[in-house]
Amino acid sequence: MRIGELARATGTKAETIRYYEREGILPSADRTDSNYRDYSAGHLATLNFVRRARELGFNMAQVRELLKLSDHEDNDCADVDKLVKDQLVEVDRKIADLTSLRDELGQMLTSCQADRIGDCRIVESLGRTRKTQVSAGS
Amino acid sequence: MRIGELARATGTKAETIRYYEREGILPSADRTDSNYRDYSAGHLATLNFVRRARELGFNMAQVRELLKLSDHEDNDCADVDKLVKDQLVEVDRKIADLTSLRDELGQMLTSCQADRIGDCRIVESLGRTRKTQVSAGS
DNA sequence: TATGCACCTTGTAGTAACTACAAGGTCAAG
DNA sequence: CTTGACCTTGTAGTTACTACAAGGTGCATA
Repeated sequence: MRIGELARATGTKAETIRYYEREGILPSADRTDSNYRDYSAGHLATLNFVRRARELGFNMAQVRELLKLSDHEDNDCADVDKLVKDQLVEVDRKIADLTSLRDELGQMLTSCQADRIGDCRIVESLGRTRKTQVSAGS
Repeated sequence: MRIGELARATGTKAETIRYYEREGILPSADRTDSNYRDYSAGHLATLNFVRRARELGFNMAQVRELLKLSDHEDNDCADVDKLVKDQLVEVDRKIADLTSLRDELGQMLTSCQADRIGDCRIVESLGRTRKTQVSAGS
């Protein structure tokens, strides 16, 4: 299959597929007589794997790891397990961060009922002490 | 105050401060005779405002907006309110995404008790159908 | 006075993971 | 034989910084 078809089949832009090839994430495809890339079912599977891992928040280095690990059936499953666990910890940390962030934003909203910026608690809580503010010169 | 002092006072790298100036986020500072930047209390306040907004997840365009709005005391507070609300919606969306992501990762972990990658449910659930896999060429 | 060191200047390039675009080649249909 | 979809390579842009190089400044100390 050509790159466009693979792109449609996986919901990936052709440019991204070429990028993956350049980066060594995806093995390079065969070429047709007219130099078009010619992909196999194996490429399709690998690309789906990559996209899924990326959706799950794994970065490119981690995806490389996962690919390498999954390439040899005799590898120790614990290595994959660890990557997933690390990822889980990371995701939990992000959720915690965002949750406290949401709380702060919520606080801001409920605390301000002013009309004018001059009285706005939101601007105030962002820490701008306007008394000492200098006007932005060009 | 010189850039290093401002940097220490705000927990911002000097390079980042210069970057903010280049980007027009921070008004350009006066210069000493020896061409060093010389910051005022107003700069300190603005930089704190910017850093705080960034911590709260506002991107640079939004920070620009907030700065512009907060610059005129007579502006309508509702504009700031809307930015904060939008941000809140965005944060909630991210939390939801990450939560379902965490669930999936958790599922993976509990579902796989294998030793070998060949039997690994994690690799499987990442969608790689190894039967059709092609080996990665050079 | 010399020298060492922290600090400052500008300019350029690197980061992550793509995305966009330009200039041109290929192929099937009408 | 032309139109249009598709493909090729190569380069540059995105976000919000961060790092580094090469050189100037300011102050304390030997």
